[in-house]
Amino acid sequence: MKSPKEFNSLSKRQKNMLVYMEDYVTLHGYPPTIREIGEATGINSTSVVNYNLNKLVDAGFLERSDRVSRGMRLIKALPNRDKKSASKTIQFTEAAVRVQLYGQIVAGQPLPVYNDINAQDSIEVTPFMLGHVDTTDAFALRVKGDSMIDALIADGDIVILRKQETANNGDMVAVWLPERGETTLKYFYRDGERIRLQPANPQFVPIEVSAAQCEVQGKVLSVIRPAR
Amino acid sequence: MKSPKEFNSLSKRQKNMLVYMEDYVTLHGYPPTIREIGEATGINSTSVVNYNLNKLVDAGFLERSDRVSRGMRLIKALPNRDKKSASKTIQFTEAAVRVQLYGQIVAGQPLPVYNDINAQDSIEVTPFMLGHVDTTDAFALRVKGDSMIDALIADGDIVILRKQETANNGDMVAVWLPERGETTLKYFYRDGERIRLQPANPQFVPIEVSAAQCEVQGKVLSVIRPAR
DNA sequence: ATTATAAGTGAACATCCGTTCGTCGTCAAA
DNA sequence: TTTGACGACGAACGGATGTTCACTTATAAT
Repeated sequence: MKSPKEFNSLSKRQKNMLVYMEDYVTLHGYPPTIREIGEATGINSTSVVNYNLNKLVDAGFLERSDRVSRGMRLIKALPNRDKKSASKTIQFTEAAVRVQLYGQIVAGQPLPVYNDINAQDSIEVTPFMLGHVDTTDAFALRVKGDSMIDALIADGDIVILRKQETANNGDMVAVWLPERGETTLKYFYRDGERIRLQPANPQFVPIEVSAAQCEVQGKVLSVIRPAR
Repeated sequence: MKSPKEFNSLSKRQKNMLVYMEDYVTLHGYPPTIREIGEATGINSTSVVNYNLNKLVDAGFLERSDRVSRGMRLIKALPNRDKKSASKTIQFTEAAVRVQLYGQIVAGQPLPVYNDINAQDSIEVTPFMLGHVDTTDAFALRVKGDSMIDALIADGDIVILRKQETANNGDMVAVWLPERGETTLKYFYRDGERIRLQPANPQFVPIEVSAAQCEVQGKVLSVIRPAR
C-alpha cells in the first residue's frame, strides 16, 4: 500500500474508471468486471484495466479481492458527484439470538458438553455473527487465559461455536488433541489422513496430526472481544 | 406465480439467503456467488440456490441479471420480523443499535473522519458490545491486512470505536503516531508526559512516546471477528 | 394409494473473468 | 545513446461461476 492521493492527481483514465464504477454500482447493485470497465473507458486490454485498478488501490480509492469476479469496492468518496440515490441502504431489522454462554474454554480439557452445565448465562448476538446458518446448536464459551493467543484470541474473548464433529478445509475449529491433552482453536486443513492445524497468527507454526488424533468439537462461527 | 410476498411467508432457507446476502454486501461491497450462498446456508447444490434465488425474485425481494456473476441485488427492505418466528430467536430486550461501518483501518494513515467517506454500510450490534455506554458516536471500521496482529486483530475483523481524543489508563485506543506515520490499536497508559502503548499480545513490546506524539482518535469498544 | 407439485441433488457444460506473460512505444534521466 | 519506468497491447490459461438436465425425495391434495 502506497501513499493515498488526491482525486485530481489521477490520470484521466483512472478518473473515468472510478466514475464509471460508481455509476455502475449504483445502477446494478454490484461492481463491473474488468472487461466491462475496459469497454466503457476505451481500454482494449484487460491487463491494462487490471494495471490501473491496482494503481487505484495504491492511491487509496479502491479495495480489491484476489481472484474474485467483480471483487472491488470504492472506499473513498469521489468529489463533485451528487449521489442522491447512492445510499439505498436496505435495512433488515433482524431478531437477536440468545446464545447460551457455557463455562470457560481452557487448554487442559475438552469442550464442555451441552447438558453438564446449568449456567443460565447467555448473551445476545445478531445473526450476522452466526454466519446465518442454522443457529439452534450454537453456543458460546468465554476464553480463560492466554493459551489461544496464537489463534488471535485473548483472555476474556467470547467464542461462538456450533457443535459439530467434522470440518471443511479452511474452517476454524475447536479440536481436542488427545495426544497433547489440550483443546485448541485452529484453522483446519485435511491432507489425506494427515490434518494440518494452522494458527490464525502466521507467526506460529502449524501442527500436523493424524486424523485419529484430532477430535473436532465444533466450528468457530465468530469471536467477540467485548467492551471492558 | 409472481406475486410479492411477505418476508415471513418465505422458507427458512430463503430468509437465511436474504440475510446472508445483505451482510455479505455490507462486508465485501459486492454480492456473493451462487456457490457462496449455498455454502453459507447449507445448500449442497448450486441449482437449488439458483432455484431459490428465482423464488426470491418472484417474491419481490431480489432482482437478478442473467448470466452475470454476482448479478443480483436486494430491492426490498424487510418488515420487522415478529416474535412468532420459531426457534430460539427472541426480540431484543434492549434496542439493537445500528452502527455505521466506515471504510477500513490501514496502518499507513489516520482514521478516516466522518465526512470524507460515504458511509452507507452499517451493521447491527447489541448494546452488550458497546459496553452499554452512550452509543451516539460509535462507529465501526473493517480492518484490512495483518498490521494489527500485535493487537490480536486479524484481517477482516470489525472494530467498534467511539470517537474521542483522550483516554484513560487501560483503555484500548486507536492512536495516530505522526512520527511513525501509522495508526495502531494499543492499550493506553499515561505516565506523566510519557505515554506507554501496550500491545494486547504480550509477546510484543510496548511503544513509548511523548504525549505530543500520540494522537488518540478513538476508544475501542469491542472487536468482532465475523463468521466467514 | 395415487398423483401432482414443490424442493432438492449431483453432475456436466459453456462461458465468464481475473491473471499472467511477452512485447511494444513513449518519455525523461543518466 | 542508453537505460529504466510507465502505460499499453493482445493472447493464452485456468479457475470461477451461472445454467441446465435427468433424477430423486418430500409434501400435500385427491
